[in-house]
Amino acid sequence: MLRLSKKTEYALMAVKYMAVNQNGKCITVKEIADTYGISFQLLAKLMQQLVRNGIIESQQGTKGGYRLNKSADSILLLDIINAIEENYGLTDCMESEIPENGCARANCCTIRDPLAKVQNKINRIFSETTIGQIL
Amino acid sequence: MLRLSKKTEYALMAVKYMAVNQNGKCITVKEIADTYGISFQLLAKLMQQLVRNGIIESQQGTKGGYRLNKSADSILLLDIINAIEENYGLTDCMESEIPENGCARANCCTIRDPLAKVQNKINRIFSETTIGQIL
DNA sequence: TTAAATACGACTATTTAAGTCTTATATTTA
DNA sequence: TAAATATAAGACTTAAATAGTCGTATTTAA
Repeated sequence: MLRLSKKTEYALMAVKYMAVNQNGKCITVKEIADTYGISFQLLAKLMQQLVRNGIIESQQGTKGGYRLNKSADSILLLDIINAIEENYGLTDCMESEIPENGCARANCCTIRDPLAKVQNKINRIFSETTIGQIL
Repeated sequence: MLRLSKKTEYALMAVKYMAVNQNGKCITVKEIADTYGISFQLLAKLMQQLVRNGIIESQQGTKGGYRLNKSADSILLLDIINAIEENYGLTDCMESEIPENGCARANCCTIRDPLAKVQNKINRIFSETTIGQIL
């Protein structure tokens, strides 16, 4: 159904929140989760994924929290999608570099190449949109 | 995960198959299902959805089957998505015209409007691609 | 009138997404 | 240094959406 997952929605809201509200200081998961009514545990794990992908950085312990690791203008929508969406792509075969990758219809498929072109256009859209633009 | 459903993949393959192989004559569900190893029952229902959406027309009875209802060049990828995908849209709130439509975070959501713009760009891509182009 | 096709609603199974639970680790401050 | 507050992370459960099946009715050519 071409949906962004809730996880990606939450991650976007969190990153945007940090861009607006951090002023040198750390922002806690609790603050963001409470603001938007998002599950704390779930958001906590999303934040960790964003750290692993270099989008934000963490400070553990009391007075800890998270900070953006780069300017809002240099964080692409595609960065967040890639960090959070587990199987991003219009089709199963589009995630992996190897076209046939486990597809039973690889030999008779007539739509992969055209859809790959569409996928590229969509990726371009997600690369053109930055967090800075959506503040 | 931003996937096209299998149903949409099958519908695309079916419409493309018809564009290539129909020459005045009807094409049966069985022929397409066998060619690509798609469930007959499932594809049959997809074909019916395509009929309801005016993309193809049906001929019942022996010697029956389906035909494209318009030229391949005038069938948009978006037409097929709209006919088959049940909840098309980047977010739940993007399907309906009424922004808040049941969203508990409608009052505090900071990402709807930016994502709506992205959605429009994606729709444009799906409108630019026709079945004629992917033959 | 039979065979071969579409029409369609109800149902089931499978997979994915979403959320929860639990425990461990790091860091500040009293 | 102990307590409080934060992140880190894996295992698990629940809920929802997707994919596929079943059964029956209807249409039409030969």
